[in-house]
Amino acid sequence: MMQESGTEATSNGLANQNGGASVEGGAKSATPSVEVTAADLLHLQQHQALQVARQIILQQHQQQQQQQQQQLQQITGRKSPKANDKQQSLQVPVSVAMMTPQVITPQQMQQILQQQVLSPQQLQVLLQQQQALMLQQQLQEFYKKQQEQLHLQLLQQQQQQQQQHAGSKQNKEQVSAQQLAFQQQLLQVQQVQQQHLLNLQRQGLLTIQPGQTGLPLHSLTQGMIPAELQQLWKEVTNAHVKEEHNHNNGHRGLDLSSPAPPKNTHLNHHASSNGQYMSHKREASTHEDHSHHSHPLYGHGVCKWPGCEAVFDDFYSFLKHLNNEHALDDRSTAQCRVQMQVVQQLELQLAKDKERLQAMMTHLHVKSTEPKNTPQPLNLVSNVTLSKSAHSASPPLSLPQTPTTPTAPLTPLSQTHSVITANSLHGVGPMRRRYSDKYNMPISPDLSQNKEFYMNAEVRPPFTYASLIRQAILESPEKQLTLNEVYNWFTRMFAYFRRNAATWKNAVRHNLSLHKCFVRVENVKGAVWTVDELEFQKRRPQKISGSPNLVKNIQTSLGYGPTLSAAFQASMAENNIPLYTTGSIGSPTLHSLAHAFREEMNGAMDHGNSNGSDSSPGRSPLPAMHHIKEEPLDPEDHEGPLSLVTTANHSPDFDHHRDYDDEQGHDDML
DNA sequence: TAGCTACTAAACAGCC
DNA sequence: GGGCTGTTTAGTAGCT
Repeated sequence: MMQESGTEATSNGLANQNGGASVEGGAKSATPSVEVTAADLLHLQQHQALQVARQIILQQHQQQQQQQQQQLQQITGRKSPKANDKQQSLQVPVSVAMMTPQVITPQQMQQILQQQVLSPQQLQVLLQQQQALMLQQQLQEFYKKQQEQLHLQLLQQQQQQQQQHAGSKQNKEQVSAQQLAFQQQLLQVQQVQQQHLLNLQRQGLLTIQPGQTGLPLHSLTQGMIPAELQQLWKEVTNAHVKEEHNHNNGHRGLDLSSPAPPKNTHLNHHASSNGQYMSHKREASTHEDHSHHSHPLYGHGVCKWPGCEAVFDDFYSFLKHLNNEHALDDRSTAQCRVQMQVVQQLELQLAKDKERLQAMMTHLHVKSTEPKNTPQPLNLVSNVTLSKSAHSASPPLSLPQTPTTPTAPLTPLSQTHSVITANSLHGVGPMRRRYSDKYNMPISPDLSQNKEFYMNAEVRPPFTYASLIRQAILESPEKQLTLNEVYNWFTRMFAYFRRNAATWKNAVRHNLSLHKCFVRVENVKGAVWTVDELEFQKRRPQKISGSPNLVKNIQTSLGYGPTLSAAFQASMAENNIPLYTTGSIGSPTLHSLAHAFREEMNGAMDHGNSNGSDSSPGRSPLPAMHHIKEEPLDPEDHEGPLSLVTTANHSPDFDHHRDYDDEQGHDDML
């Protein structure tokens, strides 16, 4: 290695010496002013092109607006100032934020291309932006047209209604039927719009701040008259009521026609903002809810209404706020609809990602067991190591070689603990950080859940040698193993360790010797190795740097973008549930991590207790009579079995325990 | 960038 | 002497 680095250094040195230094150095010293000027020119050209494009687009946009207004005026034939205002509000873009960058016409794009003022990367970005903007504009125009048509029809209906004021009952029914049809159309338009917006948002093409969640919809619903809104809401609630009737006959739907519900029905009222909650919780006593101060929209003194986050000292203030600020109006309705769409989209996304994960797992496993001349284990040592050791490595022992069907190794997917995931298959090459150590996770759940997988797939387990050795020893009935038994456990449990024996065996020996947590004990069997749990816990001072980071890391490793992550975090936080059930996605979630921490704590304490209680010589590592390692004993290191427990609870060195508390606290906060 | 940790490789010694 | 076991050192790399 020294030689390699040495040659690299030499070659670099030669490269530097290859005459280029003087020439290039001279050129560099001469070029800066020229480059700056060229860059300035480039920048100017880009700026000018964009300015031109923006001006043209602004003009076009203004013309379009004027034309639309004229058309509307012609159609309606009348135009009161109020209607004008309303029309303006209708023409508010779906999202103002969406409109700030303007769409560039093909001609302008061609001009930009001809001028070659943009790099290919810039052009690509520009094209993507333009594509998104065009899509948004098309959507916007479509929605506008739909709204205009609907409103025109409504206006005509109103006129007809006025004319047939004393009309027959049959006419009324027709009109109401037509209104219903229009409102259904409105609903459809809304849903399509929300879906597109959500899609755009998820694709990163559109950013909607949490506080703006309802804005695009709000601009749409501004065009709706209160009667429409009420009717709209009735449709939604009726759907729920119908469902309720299936389960609970005689349950009346909410009468939302009364604009100001009495105060003592505020629960029903806020429940009306959440149909599901209304359905399931309405039977519950309102007093119970009050006494427990639990509400899905209230947590840690904060209103959980999307985009609200108002802080309250007490639950009653929150309820008051909920009734006042989140009453049944267009905004709340729109936000509720957005939330419904978000849930739907997330469910859709979850299903898709499940499918993707399944495909990934299938692909990886099939690949790992495909007959190859030079089988390469997954997620393992670097290619250098492989090629280096390939010739010396003994051929893989005959695996249990169950026929590798895509479904067989993937059974952990349906299980509930930490299972083989894309996360645990992360990366190719030497793994420096393994989450068993980093997050102090117990490896036993993972091993038990993924035993089949590790045994059959040449996938390196995401644990340190120390963790694996400890696991091997702890799995043994007497909590002690000879070196050879440790070897056997490795090869038995992991297909990966059926290769490159020299390498990993050396590593095992190295770890056994290096870590104080492994204690060599000589008994009748010869030398056996045991685990000193206290040392094992103490040897890892790494801390979890905080739950948000943890969440971020986990989610990032899952490949979710910030948008979805935020949505998931919000959803997770609000519902106090795991991000996913590990069975579905399989990543160690906060919940499973917290669970793991608890297990680890319990395990450590159990081991400590067992060590303390089981003082038979030759079984307990602590009172071992033949410690080969002569360590300078710190007074705090060996305080006896009792201190093992107390240390686990109170030692300042036991930082991860504190992190666990933090984690738990955060978990509670979720 | 420094410090820590994990991994890999290798040398060496003692024992069977 | 060869293989196994155990110890130690060194270099590299990832993470905080």
